[in-house]
Amino acid sequence: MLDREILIVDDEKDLRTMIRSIFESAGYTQITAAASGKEALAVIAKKTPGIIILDVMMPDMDGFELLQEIRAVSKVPVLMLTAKGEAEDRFAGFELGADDYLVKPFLPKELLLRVQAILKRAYPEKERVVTLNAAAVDLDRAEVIKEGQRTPLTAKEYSVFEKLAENAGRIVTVGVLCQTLCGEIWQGYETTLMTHIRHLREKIEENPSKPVSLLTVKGLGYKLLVKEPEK
Amino acid sequence: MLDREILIVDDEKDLRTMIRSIFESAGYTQITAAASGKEALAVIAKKTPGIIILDVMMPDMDGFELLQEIRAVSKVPVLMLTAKGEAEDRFAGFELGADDYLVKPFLPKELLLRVQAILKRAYPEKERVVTLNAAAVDLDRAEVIKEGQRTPLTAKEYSVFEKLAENAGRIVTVGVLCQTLCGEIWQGYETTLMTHIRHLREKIEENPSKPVSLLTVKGLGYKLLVKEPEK
DNA sequence: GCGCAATCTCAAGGTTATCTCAAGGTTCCC
DNA sequence: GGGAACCTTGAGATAACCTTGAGATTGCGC
Repeated sequence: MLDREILIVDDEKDLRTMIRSIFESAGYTQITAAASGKEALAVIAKKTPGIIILDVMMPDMDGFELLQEIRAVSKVPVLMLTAKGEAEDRFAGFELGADDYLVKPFLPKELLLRVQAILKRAYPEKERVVTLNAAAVDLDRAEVIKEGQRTPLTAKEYSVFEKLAENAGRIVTVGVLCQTLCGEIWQGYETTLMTHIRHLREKIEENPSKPVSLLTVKGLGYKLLVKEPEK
Repeated sequence: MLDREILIVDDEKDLRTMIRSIFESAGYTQITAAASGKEALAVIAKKTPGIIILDVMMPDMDGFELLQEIRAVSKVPVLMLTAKGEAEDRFAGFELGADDYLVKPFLPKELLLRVQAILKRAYPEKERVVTLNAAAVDLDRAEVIKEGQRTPLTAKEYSVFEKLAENAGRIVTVGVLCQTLCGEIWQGYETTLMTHIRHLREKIEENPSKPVSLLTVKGLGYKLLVKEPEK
């Protein structure tokens, strides 16, 4: 959800900056701003934003016109910003296919919540499932599916696995893994990590003593081989 | 949607008849008309219409007054009919809690569309009922049905359950759950959450100490197992 | 406003799955 | 063959969670 591109369309520079910073501080990285309807359409022509935040009041092409133009080519979700009191704007916007509206001035938090709600509705979460050689791991459920059987992962096992899956195919050092488990000072924890690795292997490997997915790289660390690389 | 009752409030007989026929020819069957505010309130007292269409200009009690009276007892959606040019009327109506307005004269089609839009928004198609192992939860009524018995959920229990149901099957972290209860700063609230979880379990589980629907995933959070996935 | 009921919050003691770690075994490389 | 790195197993320690009750708070009806 965080990696969806956000397009902000507003003629006021201050507002653009403000909105951008709201999303930046919430962890969003793909943020584009346009100062006019024309600019916005140009952006849409070459990228496909996940959501568009659109101010109704703009000089060259007002929000409604722009919304119509957008709707002619795309079904991307649109949140409209309306000035206070323009209650009828809400309905005009909805009829043209806006997904939500927000009255200025608004609280940063509110904008964030609404955008997140829209994104969630528009782009239903993909299941985070990692497929391995002998089993599959559902990260959202913290479960391993092996031979039709579901086995839960414990908290530590989950952290270790998550870290390995994040770096699927690459080597993850013992130090990094330990740190995800017990923080900065991890010296002397290697033996415990081993136990967790063992338990993981018992759950995900056909034969935990002859691992084919969660491999040891002697002297360096461990690595996880996945079938379809996690997205 | 077609079976929701429509209440028309207007002092002009011709208009009442016209509006009624608009809906009748669209397939609506439950249509009631009232010629005055008093009559309207009498109707509301014994029935619960799905939507009220309300003319602003009426002799005994104008539309705004009536709207206020209605809002004192009910959240039923209201569409206001205003005469042309009374721009400020719209504003006043919205402040009092009207859901939409329409300027007279209007096209039959337009009235129909707006009413349908309101009904769709106000009464989401599907009944939000979550079926669990030992009980079912009606989110719209905030009730648990277990062994034929209906038990109400409290506000907090409802929030927790709703969040879990939204992510049915997936793990919901303690942090997320606490945030839905008390906002950003939730540290130190975990113990209270536990109590709510306990109470929920007492309502939805066969044996609250051996939960099968609302499971705890130690170190990660909780998850809810539903029978028919929601949606 | 006031009192009552329902709900929420929090603490204390109990329970248990999970984590940790040690001790002995295995593999691999020099 | 010897050492180093890693594996395997089990058992005790522990942190996380459960359960209950009682006080605080909220909200509702009079």
